[in-house]
Amino acid sequence: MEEVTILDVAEKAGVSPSTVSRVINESAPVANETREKVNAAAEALGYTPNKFAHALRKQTSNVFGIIVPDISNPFFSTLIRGAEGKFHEENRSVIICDTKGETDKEQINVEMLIKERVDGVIVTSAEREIKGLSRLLDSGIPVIAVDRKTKVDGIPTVMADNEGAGRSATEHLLDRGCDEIGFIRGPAGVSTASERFKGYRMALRNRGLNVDRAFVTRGDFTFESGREAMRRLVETNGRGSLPGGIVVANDLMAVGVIRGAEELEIEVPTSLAVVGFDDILLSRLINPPLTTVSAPTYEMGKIAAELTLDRAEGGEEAGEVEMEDRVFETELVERESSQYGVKL
Amino acid sequence: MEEVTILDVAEKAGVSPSTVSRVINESAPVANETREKVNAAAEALGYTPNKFAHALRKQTSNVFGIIVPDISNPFFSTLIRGAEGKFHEENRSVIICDTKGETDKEQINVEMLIKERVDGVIVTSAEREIKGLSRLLDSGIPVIAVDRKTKVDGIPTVMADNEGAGRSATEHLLDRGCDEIGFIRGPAGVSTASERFKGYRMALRNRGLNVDRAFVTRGDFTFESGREAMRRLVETNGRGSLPGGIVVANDLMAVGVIRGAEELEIEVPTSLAVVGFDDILLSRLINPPLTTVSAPTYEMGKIAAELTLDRAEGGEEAGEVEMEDRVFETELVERESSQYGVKL
DNA sequence: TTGAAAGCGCTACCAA
DNA sequence: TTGGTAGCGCTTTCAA
Repeated sequence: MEEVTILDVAEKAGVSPSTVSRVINESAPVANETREKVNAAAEALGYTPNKFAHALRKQTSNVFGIIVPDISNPFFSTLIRGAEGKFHEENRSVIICDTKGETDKEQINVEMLIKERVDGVIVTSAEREIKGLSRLLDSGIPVIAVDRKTKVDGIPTVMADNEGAGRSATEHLLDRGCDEIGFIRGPAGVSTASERFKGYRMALRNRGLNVDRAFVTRGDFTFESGREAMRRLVETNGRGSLPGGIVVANDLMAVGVIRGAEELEIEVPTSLAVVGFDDILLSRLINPPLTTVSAPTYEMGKIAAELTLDRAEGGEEAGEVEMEDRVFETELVERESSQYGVKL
Repeated sequence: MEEVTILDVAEKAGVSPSTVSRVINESAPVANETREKVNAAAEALGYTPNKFAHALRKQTSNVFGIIVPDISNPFFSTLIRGAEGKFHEENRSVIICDTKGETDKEQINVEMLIKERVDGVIVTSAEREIKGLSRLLDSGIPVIAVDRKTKVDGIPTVMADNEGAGRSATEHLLDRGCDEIGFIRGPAGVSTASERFKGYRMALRNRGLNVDRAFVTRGDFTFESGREAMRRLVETNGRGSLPGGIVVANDLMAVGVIRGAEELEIEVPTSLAVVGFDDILLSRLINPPLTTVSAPTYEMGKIAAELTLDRAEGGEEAGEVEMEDRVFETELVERESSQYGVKL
């Protein structure tokens, strides 16, 4: 495989390599006639610019990284699509990293992205604080956080209004006639989950209600953990004194709660109303369909990509510029799982 | 950001750049003492090898590509995880491309991977024949196809035994007492789907049954298309003369079929048994749980990565070596959707 | 508007 | 076992 270089093109076109470079990158004015000669020669030879030589000179890879905890989670794959779409539009490549929720895998991925000299990274960390984030920043790579607050300074964040989401989910159940409402929290340290919880508390307080600790428990965002949480609630409280509604920190767990309830012969939504967050495909398809709060996930991915591109192009000084965080409004999607008291 | 180069390390360690290179790449024997000096210097300076310079010399990127039609499809995300895991184990980076099932997006992705000079590509094309594949091959990039047969020569394939899967799904329904069985086919030109269909025909023939054309229709692998296929079946045949069982070319459509049947007040599985393929998470969670045929998807991704690495390392001549395709056995996962005649 | 030439950081050949 | 050095393919300054 002999590589066709810029020299070959130059020779064939009867010009200098510099001119070829200028034509290809449109980096300086070139006489029309010359340009055409060069383009013809490049075409004829099937010339593909050597990315490495280019990158070596320009000190930029035109590659961006996206780190998510679970690529098979529909929420993240949608986010990725949004971001990837934007990057590709701008002719940048993307490396997607799946940390499988493991902190050390996260660390490894960060090192790989540094090795690849990516121009920027979008992160959705499993943890609130990754060492990796500072590593990235120290290497001069801009970082944008999505859907999670970070403890590291200088990282702009793209978020949904999770607190508002938690509030509207809870108010919805209140409005449907539930007077006692439980909450299944997400993993400790995940801001998305804790803010939804905060919204829940706020909604209750606004109506003069208290949070009953016995109705609150935790899961880890998986289906299975939702089902277990449901069982735990029944064990703790007894079948007789369950809350009428439960707000669950994400859809996957909410589906688990519904299945768990079903197994325990508790009817959803007749005697237990359930609301989740995310509006994943599954939520429309299960029985009863899940009421949920949705965020513009695709859009959020896109905006995150835009911010990252901005920062990357800003170069050196961009790090200093304070960027404000973006917060997206959420929307309640009403389905049957929240029709408390209704016999389907 | 002044970059720390191999020269800086060499100076600090009091050796030549060549020696530093040898230590870092373990490409030639170096005295223990020297190695330690070099490592210490590199550590102290926080040296990160310049990927581009390396790649420019070695003519290899250590990056691999994976092209799938839909990253949010659980089947593909599992496949990706399997492959990515292997690549990362071997210290290679991965670029994942989502073609969204569009042919031109596929083309664009191929061009991007060529631009990135990846060392190899795993492809799951939406179409049976992509121009992109030959482009890749022509650029000297090894290609491995997964889950799809290709028409292009010289591309090893990693596949599930889809014909066997189609046969066992059909036989299962036959054994459960269905004497008439329909089939919802996948998109034209997707070998996975057409082989499952072939297995279905074979199973019927083996029992001396014929395929009733009125019971066969097509979808495009989405939930919605499954639901529509169900409606079409009812329109074509009338409610009275539907088959007792339907084999559906993938799980997502099968779930659509179940929902469609439900909407038309046809009871699954009491009066209609349904079987799908893939065993995605959703299949366990819907009601009734879907009987399906599963393939070792994660494992397939891993093997595909291994084949790709082999080819990439083989270099020039590897293209010539005939590689045999790998076919993986599938397994019937029996759940309630196929319990024909049973009232749940 | 164009060309000549230096050099990005690294590897590998040749020599010692 | 180590060092010197050419050159991978490209961009960019300087000069014409």
